[in-house]
Amino acid sequence: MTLDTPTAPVRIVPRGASLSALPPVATPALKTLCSNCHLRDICLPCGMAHPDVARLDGLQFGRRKLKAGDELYRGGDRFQFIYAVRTGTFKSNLMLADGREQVSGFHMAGELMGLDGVANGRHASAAVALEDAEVCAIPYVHLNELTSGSADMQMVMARLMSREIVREHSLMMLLGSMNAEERVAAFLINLSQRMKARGYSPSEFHLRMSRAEIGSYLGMKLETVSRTFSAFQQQRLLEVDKRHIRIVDLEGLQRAFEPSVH
Amino acid sequence: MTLDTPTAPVRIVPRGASLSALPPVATPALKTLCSNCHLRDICLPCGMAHPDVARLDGLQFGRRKLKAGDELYRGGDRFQFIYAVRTGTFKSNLMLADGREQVSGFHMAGELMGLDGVANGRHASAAVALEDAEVCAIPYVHLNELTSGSADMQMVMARLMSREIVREHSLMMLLGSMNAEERVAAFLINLSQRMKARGYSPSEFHLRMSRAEIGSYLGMKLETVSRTFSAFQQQRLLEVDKRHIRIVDLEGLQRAFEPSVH
DNA sequence: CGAATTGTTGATTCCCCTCAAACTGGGTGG
DNA sequence: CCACCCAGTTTGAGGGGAATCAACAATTCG
Repeated sequence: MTLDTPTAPVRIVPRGASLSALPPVATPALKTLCSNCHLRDICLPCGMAHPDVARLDGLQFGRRKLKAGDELYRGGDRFQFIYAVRTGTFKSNLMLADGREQVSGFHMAGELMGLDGVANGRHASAAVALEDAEVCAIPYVHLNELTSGSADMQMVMARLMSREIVREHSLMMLLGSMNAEERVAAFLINLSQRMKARGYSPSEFHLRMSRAEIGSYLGMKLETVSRTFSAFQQQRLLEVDKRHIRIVDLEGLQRAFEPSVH
Repeated sequence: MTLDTPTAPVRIVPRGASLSALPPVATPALKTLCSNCHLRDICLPCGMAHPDVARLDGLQFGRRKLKAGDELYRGGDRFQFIYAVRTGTFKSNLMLADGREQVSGFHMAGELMGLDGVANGRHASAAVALEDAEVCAIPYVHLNELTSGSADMQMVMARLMSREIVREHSLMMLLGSMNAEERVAAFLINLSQRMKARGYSPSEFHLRMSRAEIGSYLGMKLETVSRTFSAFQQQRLLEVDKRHIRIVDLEGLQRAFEPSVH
């Protein structure tokens, strides 16, 4: 007997399915070498020894450009590639049978998308560009062949998947046991850290996603997101102007999301 | 620059740390062979070719018995093994800095635990036996060495990790966009399917976890869980007596958790 | 320029949490 | 053997936080 998804409490529905099966790599002319990439220390090759990175170059994978709103893949699409963000920002979308959607993640430069497709050979989520963007499309079977044979590379791959699990853990904690203010604070702090890690200002940045998308991600309504931003502004923790964010009091924000010593 | 957990909105805290570092395999005398195991079709070897399963036997990993309430590992413990449930039921527990805990999963025979430890070499969650139980303790580095060299086996491992990601997706949908009745219905249906897959009655079973643990898992309070059970009973969907559950109207339950065509 | 999208804010509603009390079954020790 | 306690469960009453409904401002876009 074979179980397909042994412990999933909710069935995520392949919707839109394969009709969106675009030619997955639009610009095969642009070949990419990890070893020269300015993102190599925060992307797929992170943690690999130099000779292994050189072996990655052998994959000769292509890039793909997307415009704001374009779908990279949809839930139900055949899984062939994992994608690494080069530029731009993406959201991942889950869909329930009744059409309810939920954002399950935001992805920026160096982060991988599509690892959930390994399980069943079909993408479990959709990926949508929030602004003009470019990705590397890494053919999974080839990657798999390459990494088998090197326990080190295999470990790096396993670590990347495990990180995704850990990331979702923390989102589950957020959704399961935090109130609105804590959720928004955690979201902003996380964003701030990721901006900083990429060399941008951790205290002042531009949101690439709408209030509705933030709300969907955080399990609350867009009005509540807006109100919470306003509340933080009144508490002199933030300055908010539409999508422009300035974090005035980072420590105050951190207190806001770990409030009770309990 | 190296990022440790690139996109985690909330930091899960290693708590209790290494003081619980028991000798990880209590009974090394009991060696286990996957190829003879009655769980081989729903456990780690699922999807592997026969010769590969035979290679798994070479790992000669040990078992470990636990009593109800025993901790298999804690958040922060060094990651050495992944564990496969042989008998009994477990819960996984996440913990926040302020001490808030949340159940992130229930695990029954054939299911794997501990994959979240691959990311940082430390377990991100704790695993606790809900009843007397037995697990296989599979040394991860050895497993990794074994599977590198076989793209097939590596693929099986990757699939297992990806499944965990997909499972958490569905839990995120549940936590982010379902009401109390939908959550409990989804929980029961999922449990029912897993019982069925293991040869038990899908319509009548015994809950191994308390109302509080169910509530923690589903992001609600124990009283609400209890009330929802009572409500389902009044709607003639269930018969509930403490932890004994009989599903009277499965289709009704399914409707209860996908109610609105929207 | 009108239409559509996005964001803010207010008023009201409601679902679930909180607090509290009572009941159950099981284990323990006098 | 029974009284006692304790952890787990059920149920009720009341309150609060976020959802819902609605109006309006600011931008963007065709």
